[in-house]
Amino acid sequence: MPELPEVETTRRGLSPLLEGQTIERLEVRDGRLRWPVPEALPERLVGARIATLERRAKYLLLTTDRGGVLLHLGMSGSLRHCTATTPLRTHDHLILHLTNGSQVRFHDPRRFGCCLPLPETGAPHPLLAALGPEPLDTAFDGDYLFQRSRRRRGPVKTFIMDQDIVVGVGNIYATEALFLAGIRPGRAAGRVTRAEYERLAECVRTVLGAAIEQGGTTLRDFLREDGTHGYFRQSLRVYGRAGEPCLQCATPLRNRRIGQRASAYCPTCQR
DNA sequence: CTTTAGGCCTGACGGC
DNA sequence: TGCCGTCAGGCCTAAA
Repeated sequence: MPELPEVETTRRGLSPLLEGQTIERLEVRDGRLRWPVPEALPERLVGARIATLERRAKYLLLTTDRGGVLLHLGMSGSLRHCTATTPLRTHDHLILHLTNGSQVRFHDPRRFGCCLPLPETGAPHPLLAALGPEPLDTAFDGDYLFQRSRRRRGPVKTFIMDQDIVVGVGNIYATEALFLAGIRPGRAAGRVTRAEYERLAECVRTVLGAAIEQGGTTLRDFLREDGTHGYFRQSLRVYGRAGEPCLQCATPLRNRRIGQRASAYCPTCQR
């Protein structure tokens, strides 16, 4: 699932291949994504020179001299750099043709992703307006989490997956970070202590950083820009391992549904 | 304000 | 073999 490490992996792979290149055309093969791809988007991008490929939260921002584009990979999306001879796959919905002959394909079986123009005014896109801090920035720490969590009665796992609190942490990395920090996912966010939040913030940074270094996690759909998969899956300690022994204490890992999402944890190591 | 549930969408999987 | 229900989940929206 594309969470922050997968999006960042994609950005790092694609940015040197895109920056400075010129767009020949954007081919919309199926524009029915999370929101429909606006009809006017392709014509606006013809001949545009790509300036940067940036990331904010789980969004990618492509900037050009003819306006920007906001991309989200949803939960099954990926971007792949290839040539015209690379065989088309089912669910290759968008193709960005570059004048150098290469192309970038937006592949998304579940179509939860999006491709939208950025406001021409330069104002931040409404989807980005309320987002919390980047977890790898200095504004994110235990003190921040502690302050924001007071009087919140919902589960701490839901709390750190809230994009208004901190961005980029989805089900996989929330599950892993809580295990590393020794905190049960179902604890009320407002009852988690300052010291525990210090640990949790550090564990979120550690797990995201390690996942980025390994090119993200490939469960089913996610592929890097060159078509290879990420390697962090083999580093997962609890996610997807319910019923199997804890790697620290051998207690069978449990599974609970929290906020409509599967949540594996160790009843011994996590309190 | 916070919290919860529903919906979008396809593919994989288990049961019969 | 095929059909069907369930699950996966990011994140918006509406409602409690």
